[in-house]
Amino acid sequence: MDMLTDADPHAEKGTVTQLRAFLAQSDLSEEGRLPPERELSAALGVSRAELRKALDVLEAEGQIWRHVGKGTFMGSRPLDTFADITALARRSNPAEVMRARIVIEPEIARAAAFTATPADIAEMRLCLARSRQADSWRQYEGWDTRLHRTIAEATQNGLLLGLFDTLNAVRRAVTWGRLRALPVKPAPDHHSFKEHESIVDAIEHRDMAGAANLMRNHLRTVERKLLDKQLRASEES
Amino acid sequence: MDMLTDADPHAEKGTVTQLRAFLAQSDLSEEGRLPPERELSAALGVSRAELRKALDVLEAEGQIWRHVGKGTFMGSRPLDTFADITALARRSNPAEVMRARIVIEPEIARAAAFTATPADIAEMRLCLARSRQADSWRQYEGWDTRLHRTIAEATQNGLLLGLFDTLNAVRRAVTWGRLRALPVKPAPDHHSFKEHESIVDAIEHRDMAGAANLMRNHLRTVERKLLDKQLRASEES
DNA sequence: TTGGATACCAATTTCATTTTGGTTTATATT
DNA sequence: AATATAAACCAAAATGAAATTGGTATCCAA
Repeated sequence: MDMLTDADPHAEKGTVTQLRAFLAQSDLSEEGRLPPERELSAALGVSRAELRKALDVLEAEGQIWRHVGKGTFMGSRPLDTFADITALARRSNPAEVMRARIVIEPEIARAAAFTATPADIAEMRLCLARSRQADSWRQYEGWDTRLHRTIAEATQNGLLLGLFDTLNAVRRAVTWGRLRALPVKPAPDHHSFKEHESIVDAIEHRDMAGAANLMRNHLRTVERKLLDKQLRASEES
Repeated sequence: MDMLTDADPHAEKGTVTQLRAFLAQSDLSEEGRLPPERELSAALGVSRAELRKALDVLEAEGQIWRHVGKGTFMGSRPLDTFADITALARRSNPAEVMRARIVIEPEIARAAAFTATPADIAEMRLCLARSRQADSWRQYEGWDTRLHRTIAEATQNGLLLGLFDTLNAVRRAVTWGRLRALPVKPAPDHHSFKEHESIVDAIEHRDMAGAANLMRNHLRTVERKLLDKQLRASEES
């Protein structure tokens, strides 16, 4: 510690300026990460405690940000990337999910009617056919989900698709522990079949208003059925 | 392999039915994962190659899906859900963000017109006043963002709010390196002021259609201005 | 009382190992 | 000769132990 001989008596302030100089001349990696505290304190010839005080100052100024286990970085702390599905699901419920779907999905269908490619529509038709052939609810739901997602894909908007996926992930997480009694497979006259087909028809015909309205009505029907099921279940118990 | 003595000559078909029976009687884990091929082939008393042929059939039927390193699962292949803001932002662009806002926010405003509480509306009015008083673009944007978020809050739907926040986070991440030249503060006759006020008015009057239309027009104006700015900037360069 | 060294904690990363579906090759078996 | 089986190998993914890192408490000395 030969540096202590010419150390500034105002130790803190001196360390801050020393640190600033170090950061200015050192070219950090692309991530803007600076050396771990243990190394940096040795390099600057100060104790780790004193270095941390200086880092506290820079952090308060917004020059750096730190995180346990990750390190210390230049710039401002990255955005809270909390598109945390599980957190959203924990605060939500099936009713909210349905309302959100009714708000968003009709407009997605409207946009898709404008931008869908023939390939998109072919995939939608495939989903329709497979959902009719399904011989279990699990399969049916798989193709139903895929149909709705294909419609979102058809908007050609990656962000809209991402939001749809988020909504969908929350839906699955929320509906997760649902009641699965009842028949083993959807009846051939299940309401969704015709509704799905008319939606795809509207999209194919570039009927934006029709696609939106049909999707809205479809989801409202689903919501009603869901509500009926819940009521019946609660009466039985 | 003593089983070879009574093995079906139509080996493939027999294995498929055998496999179907196994899957029907065995209650798989919650994830619907079935045993690894090496175990399953031993359990069924068939070679791994033959088992894989049977699995190929089931996969073609959409009964199962497989992935290297993960395993084999019942149902249809899950969607890859990247709810990561930064990942979303990297694949998106300002134009997509605006289109997504135009798709989603009008419907949020419509829903808010139905569910907003007096407290919500009071907060919207506060945002309006503060945005008018703002003496820097940064401040103005802060209140503008908060106004739009308050409208999303007014839907009383945590999931919708979460989706809005995601959209907003992507917007900030995408617009991050934008050109910020131009005047120091919004002009008193900035178009957004009147548009914002009419939106809040519509929400207060429970005018759902009006709220949606006004929000849509507002965002379209913003989109147009943004486009003009980009054009001018590209001409200068 | 203050500052520095040390030890410890929990979040995170890193790295080697294992597991898994997919593919190739050699070896029987008919 | 043709086919099927077993074994080996590959790359993607999961797993788990160990190391790293910012944060905190403790002890010691000046």
